[in-house]
Amino acid sequence: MDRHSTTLRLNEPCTRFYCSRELAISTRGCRTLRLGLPESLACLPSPGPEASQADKLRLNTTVIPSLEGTMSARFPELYLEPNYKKQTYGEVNQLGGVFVNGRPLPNAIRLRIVELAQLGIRPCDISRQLRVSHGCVSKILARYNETGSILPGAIGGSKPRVTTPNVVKSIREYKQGDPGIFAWEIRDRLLADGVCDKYNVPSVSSISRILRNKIGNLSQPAQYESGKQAQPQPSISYNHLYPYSYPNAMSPSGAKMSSPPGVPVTGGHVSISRGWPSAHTVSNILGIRAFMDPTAVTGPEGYPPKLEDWGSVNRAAFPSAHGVNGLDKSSLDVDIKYPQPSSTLSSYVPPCAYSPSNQYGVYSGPAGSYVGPGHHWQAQGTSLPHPGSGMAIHSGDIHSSMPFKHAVRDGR
DNA sequence: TTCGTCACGGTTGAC
DNA sequence: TGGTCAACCGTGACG
Repeated sequence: MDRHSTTLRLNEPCTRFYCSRELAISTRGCRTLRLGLPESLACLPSPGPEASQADKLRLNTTVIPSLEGTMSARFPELYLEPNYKKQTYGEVNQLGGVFVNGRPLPNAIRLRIVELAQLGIRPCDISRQLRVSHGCVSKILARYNETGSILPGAIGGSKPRVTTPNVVKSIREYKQGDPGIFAWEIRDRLLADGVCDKYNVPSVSSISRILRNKIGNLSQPAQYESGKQAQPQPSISYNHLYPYSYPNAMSPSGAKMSSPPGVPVTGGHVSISRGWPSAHTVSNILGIRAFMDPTAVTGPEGYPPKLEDWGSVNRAAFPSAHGVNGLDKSSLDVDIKYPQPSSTLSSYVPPCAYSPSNQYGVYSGPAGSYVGPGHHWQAQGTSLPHPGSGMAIHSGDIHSSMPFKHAVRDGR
């Protein structure tokens, strides 16, 4: 991002639909950016040379009481959308908020929703204040209450296959042993013999298809075994707690489950495959990784890691042993560097549970220029207690390295 | 008025 | 490389 483009962004009408009505209105033609922010926030540490451009912004120091002292007030960068005008695919909902159809709300908003809910603010009020539909607020809060994660689920991808070579082999054996066996009988036997569990047992139709396509003529050589079975694969016994979840860090394919340098993958750990299970599984909730590993926080290129590289962000991920009040020492160190106003609410937002592409949402400006990496707000951490868990979400990294999506697309 | 639910149109990523 | 599929998303409407 060059300096010129940065200047353009800052001089353009901006929107921050989730800050205040005043701000949203100001984005529609008025070039004066008016932020409902505490006065002190006008003096946030400069992220770098380009940040001096921010001085061109005239800050209205009117404080929105409900935002004062909160993440969104403390870290207005997360809520700024300086490039909104350039977004051609953002839409405006009935409340005046901007959203991208099909894409998750940014972590900052999700976190804000949870924060406000924990302050006792009703969902309907949260909906109005943040300009997010009440259905969405309801959904995010329900998910948080259920899983403790504020993160969206993993988008895209496919289910792991249930018709593993081992299953096919067993079906073949059943069929050979009893040519008249029904598909449902095979299904029962797969369960009875422990080849599959109730979560990954193929459907009767799948078994029929296997019989028809892969086994078919039993008189023929075992073409499947001679081919794909050349390298015997263990039966994937998916986690009984969750369909399609994996018992360990390995994905069915064994690929893309890499652990970041210095982060050993241990059995039963949280390194999950992308969407299966989604970001809010039990194993995910119990996940611990990445927080201690900078490379997991920002990808090798400075971008947030993929979802599969994040065991989700959640309360359990940061045992108190790592720091004070669940705050990792490394975060504390950064806090010392960048002292922040105290707040009773603090939150951990995972660097990002989105895939990188998810990060390139309309909601955030390119952090590389707008907010330099490693700045005060990135290391912020407070705890967001989850009902019934006593654990906390840490929001040390609402990773703002979220370049604009269109920029990425343009690069394609 | 509030809130849970669901259809809808959309995006994403594995296959 | 492009298509398909099935996951997820937030919105908006309904009750």
